[in-house]
Amino acid sequence: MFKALGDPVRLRLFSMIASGPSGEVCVCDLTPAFDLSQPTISHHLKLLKQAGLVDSERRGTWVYYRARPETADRMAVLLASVSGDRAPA
Amino acid sequence: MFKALGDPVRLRLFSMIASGPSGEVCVCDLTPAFDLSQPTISHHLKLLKQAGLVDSERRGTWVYYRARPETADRMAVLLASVSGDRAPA
DNA sequence: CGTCAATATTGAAGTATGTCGAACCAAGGT
DNA sequence: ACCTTGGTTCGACATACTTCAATATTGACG
Repeated sequence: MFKALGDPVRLRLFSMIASGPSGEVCVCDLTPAFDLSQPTISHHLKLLKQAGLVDSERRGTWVYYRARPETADRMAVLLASVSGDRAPA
Repeated sequence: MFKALGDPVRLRLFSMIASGPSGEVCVCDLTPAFDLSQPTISHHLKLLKQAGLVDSERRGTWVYYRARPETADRMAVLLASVSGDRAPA
């Protein structure tokens, strides 16, 4: 999970997806936001998906990506245990 | 920050440091916990430090590493904004 | 001051990762 | 049926990363 967000492109992708107004974003909206080729974006999205951070759904010609809150939540809890208490158990 | 924790060795190092009983851990306790050479551990610790995740202090011959809660906290908040609300501001 | 123990730095090797172009599927429209 | 548009998969290459052995540094102790 951390590795998936370790790449700047993927972090930005995830951020864009997570903050999408309707909770999901079309690939066609993501691709032009980067100075990268479409295959590269697709590759990064695949890695985000494999990491369990996003889900994808095809609707007609377009593919929409949606963030999976549970996964981000697991990371947040993990980090909170560092900043919050000291050595849980 | 995410990149720094993206490597399994560094994630484990950070975990060990953050959960240290006295809040800090000696390098001499970290090195033997891995099947890696001492320079490699030293290198990973350096990266964690550059990422702002840990701080180091030399006391006599030994060097102690301590976790910086604020940094982990910043990540936790960031992730919580994904799992909790939708698009803060 | 010389030596030893604990870390850090340097340089080099192997491996993984990011990127692209080309080729390949899937849906829609004409 | 065909062509066009949106996305993914496949190789290939350049770069970055992890790792180690060797060497340098720092501090303690005789």
